[in-house]
Amino acid sequence: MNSREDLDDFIKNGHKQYLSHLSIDPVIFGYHDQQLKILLLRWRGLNGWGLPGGFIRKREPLSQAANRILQERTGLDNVFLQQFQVFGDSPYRLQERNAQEFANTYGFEVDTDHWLFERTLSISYFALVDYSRVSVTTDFFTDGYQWCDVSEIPSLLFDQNEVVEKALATLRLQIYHQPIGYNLLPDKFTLPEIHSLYETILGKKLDPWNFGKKLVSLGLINKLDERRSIGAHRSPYLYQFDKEAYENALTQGIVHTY
Amino acid sequence: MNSREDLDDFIKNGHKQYLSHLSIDPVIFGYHDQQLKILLLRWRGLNGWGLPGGFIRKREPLSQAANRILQERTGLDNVFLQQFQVFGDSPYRLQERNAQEFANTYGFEVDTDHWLFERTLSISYFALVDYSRVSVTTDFFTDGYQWCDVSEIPSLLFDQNEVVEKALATLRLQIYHQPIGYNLLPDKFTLPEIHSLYETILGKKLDPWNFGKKLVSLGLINKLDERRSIGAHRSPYLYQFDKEAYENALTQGIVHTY
DNA sequence: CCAAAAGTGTTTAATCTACACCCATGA
DNA sequence: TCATGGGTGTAGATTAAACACTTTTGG
Repeated sequence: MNSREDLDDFIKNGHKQYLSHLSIDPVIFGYHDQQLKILLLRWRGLNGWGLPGGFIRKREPLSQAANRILQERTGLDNVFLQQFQVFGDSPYRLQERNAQEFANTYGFEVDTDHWLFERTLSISYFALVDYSRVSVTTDFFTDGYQWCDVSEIPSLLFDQNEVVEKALATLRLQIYHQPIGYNLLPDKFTLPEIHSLYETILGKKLDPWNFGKKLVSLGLINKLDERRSIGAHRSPYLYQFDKEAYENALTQGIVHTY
Repeated sequence: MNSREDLDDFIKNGHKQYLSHLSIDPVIFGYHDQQLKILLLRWRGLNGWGLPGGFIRKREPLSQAANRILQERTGLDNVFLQQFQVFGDSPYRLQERNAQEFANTYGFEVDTDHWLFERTLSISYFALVDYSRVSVTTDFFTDGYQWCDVSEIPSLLFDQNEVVEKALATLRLQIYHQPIGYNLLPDKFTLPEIHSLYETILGKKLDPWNFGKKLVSLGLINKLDERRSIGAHRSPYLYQFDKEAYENALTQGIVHTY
């Protein structure tokens, strides 16, 4: 959606194509190089940082919409993406004054009751991706992005600070009874790698040895007979997720600590 | 909403008062006499059992809407009510043919593109109530209700079997890291009472002694110096939830098993 | 005194935790 | 051969699980 015609069409006819009152705003967690970050976009009209987002097509299944929006923004497909909450306690997300600001910014005259400015509930998802593989696409409404460390989130638009906080809390709680990491690590990885991932997500130290023992004893990962050469040190063994056990744990949930 | 005028107004003007495309459908778990049941309503027009439901007013905060709907249906206020998922993968919940059925049943002529028959995403909540305290209110669309044992759920309207299953799964998973029961038990309760509640929800046996030890050692409940007289047997001690620890655990989550 | 229900203790096994120690590698 | 990072073992503490035993109560 980058040409003027596309935008024009979106503004005028979007309400025919999309479900009103609803948006999908994924919190995209990116992990790379032992850092956990989230993707923020700079919104032109609103002059601030916010989450990427999109709308649901009238006949599009919800989960498909979420995946499409993620794909449009990051180019990634087939990643861990989970709905976690609908935010709708602030009666309006966009106030009336935004219509004027919007008009000034984009050069569009729109009514204050235009569909874009109606009350919008945000169906929030969180995704886990390797951010080195992401190519971010901005559109007409956004003019920049950043991968922001989770410990340094700035003040965001609307109620999105709450959304991000809740996403992080959900992720950290969930990691205790669902295996997480399939999409963040290469197919074959070493114990130190997955160990560091979990430490980063949880924001605390975990005993490396005990951590590995646990994952193996739960059957979630399997030790391979290969090693990775990592320079001037002992070569660590490679591990792989046990696809079956992993899927099973995702749907059933596991109860344990790390 | 029981008079003809109310209904008339609802059909004709509901789209002005409520957000379109959205409904709130709480799965209401009722516990009483060591049984776990859910509240089902018989829908007149659709000729089947389904969950109670309602719509969100245009300027009403989401959580307030959920509480209002629960209150309207059960008369209860201030109960455990938690959002758990939006269901929106079936592109339509009400098919076109329902418009005709609807007209036949209620004697209303409505267009197939009437707001009531548009695609609706269901924001699902689950509630925990003591069903002996509930007085169910039916409305024009429903002509009966039942408290149905969770192990005997019949085939429900739309995708609601999936909703109920997911609610139950969420409840059972959640009970492992959030205390549940504040609203299901009297203010002061005995260990056997709360023990039986947890056994019923989880659908499995728990060692009574170890269970009590755990709850006390977590600080969630406190032993009182009173006992309850229960006839020809030893009088059990009364316990009380530790309000502070309980609230804390609700927001923070606990990691443990039973 | 008995049956039924509640409360308590203790043993055993499992698991967690925290280290200490050994191994492999390339500089 | 040394520094560094990776892998392994184990003792001690903690927690879970199972079950037997004691207490209370009204009949």
